[in-house]
Amino acid sequence: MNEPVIQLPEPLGSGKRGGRGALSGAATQRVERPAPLREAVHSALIELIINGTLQPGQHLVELELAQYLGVSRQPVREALQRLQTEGWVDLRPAQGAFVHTPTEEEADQLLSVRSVLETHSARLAAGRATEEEVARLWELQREGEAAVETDDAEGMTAANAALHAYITEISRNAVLAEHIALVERRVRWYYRPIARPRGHDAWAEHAELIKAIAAHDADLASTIMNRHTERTRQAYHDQRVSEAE
Amino acid sequence: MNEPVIQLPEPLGSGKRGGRGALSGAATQRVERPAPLREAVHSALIELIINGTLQPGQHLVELELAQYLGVSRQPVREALQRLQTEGWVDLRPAQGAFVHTPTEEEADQLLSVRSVLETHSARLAAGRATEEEVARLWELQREGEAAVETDDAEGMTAANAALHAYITEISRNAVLAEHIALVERRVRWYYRPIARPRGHDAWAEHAELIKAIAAHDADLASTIMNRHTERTRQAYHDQRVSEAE
DNA sequence: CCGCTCCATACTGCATACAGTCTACAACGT
DNA sequence: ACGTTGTAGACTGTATGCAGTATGGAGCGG
Repeated sequence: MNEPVIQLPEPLGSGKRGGRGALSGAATQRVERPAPLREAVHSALIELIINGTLQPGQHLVELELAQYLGVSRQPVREALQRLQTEGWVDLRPAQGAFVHTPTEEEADQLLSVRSVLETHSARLAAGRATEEEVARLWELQREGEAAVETDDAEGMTAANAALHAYITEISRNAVLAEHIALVERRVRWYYRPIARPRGHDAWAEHAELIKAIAAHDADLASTIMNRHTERTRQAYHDQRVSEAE
Repeated sequence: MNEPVIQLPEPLGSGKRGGRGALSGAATQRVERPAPLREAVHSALIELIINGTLQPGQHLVELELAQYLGVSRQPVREALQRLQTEGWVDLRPAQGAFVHTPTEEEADQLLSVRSVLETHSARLAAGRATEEEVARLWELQREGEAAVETDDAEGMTAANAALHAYITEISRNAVLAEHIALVERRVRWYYRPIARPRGHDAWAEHAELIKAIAAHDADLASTIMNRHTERTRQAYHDQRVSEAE
């Protein structure tokens, strides 16, 4: 037992910390500080969880992770703290960290919350979008449609994420953006096993949405986004039901 | 310098960890594990931030906090990690933790997000409330009105929080509840300096809201909650403007 | 008088060490 | 055979140690 299930391309923490060269340039203002190891560990663990290397329910032994990532237990522990508050792992006192096991109920709740947040985001975006931003939205829309044409699932997912993220950016509400980002990543994880991007109809809805935003029609944009996200939610629901049979 | 600004009634971590009594009762199922120190540190720090002992922008020196709380730096660091992701402090690489300084913009964004989340919560609650729960809502309503009668600001705030929290509970969406809780605490902190509970009219709105929930009218409950929270937001806004003069 | 360089101090970030608890398994008794 | 108890190993939680960087001020030069 205790065979390391984790596979990692290269050990972390080999990046020669500190001493970033003797170039004491005149850059006294923007001092680019090196990100702490715990950040890298945090990202690496999320990646390992999302791509399924670390399975839900799995016990994460600190020493094991530490050796694998090439660091000590300390940065790992700090990363785990953060992962817990972000909902990726559960920390049980005196037992350690376990990859969070999402229930169907919780997954659906996440979609519900995401729907509400994104709907609000669309409303704000409609009120605040500049012409340049609308132009950029159409650009992303074209990218998405191109992906649909070529039946490029990867591309569809990417373009979809980019579009939604940009709408969030346009809404200029950092707090809202944080909450959306948090929910978004967990959604991607939970539904990864059954994720199949909606194709043509989804992008038709996107086009409607962009029109509403361009017209600064907040109510309409809000309505469309709500319908859009609820449809996605329904699609996931149907899919899960059908696969359960 | 380095005079400790923090005052704490009793040192933490004096609770004789481990060995929770020799009562090895038949409770083999629900093993009540002792919460790690970092939990206590986390709570203590939030309390210190909310009550103003730790001021926005203040540099939190780990060793200082540790000595005050009667623990080592380790649990403090782990608590700080969590506090950062929850938005209470900012961690600057190689510089440490600083109490987050909320901008007016951010504060208003928080109210905006809270409004959206609570509105959704009211909608769900209207669809799911049982008769017992409605009865409990009226009970809380009476408590609030009593506080208004006696002009008990403390009581008003408490009753208000209890009412909103219970509506969240009724909505039976744990993910939503988490996000609301997170936003809620930060709102209380940001607006603490100018917090003055709205009196009679707020509780009139609450009564309307409860009626809508009792009637299972989701749209109406949603509308009322939205108006309610937006009014609170407007009240804060006006107050801040008038105090800026 | 102002700016620069250099240095001492303080603090962070990471690593390691240690104490206590949990788990699993084996030996034992019934 | 089955349940109980004792015990060893593993892992967490906390403390301490150490290297490297940021900060503030003294001393020096302009």
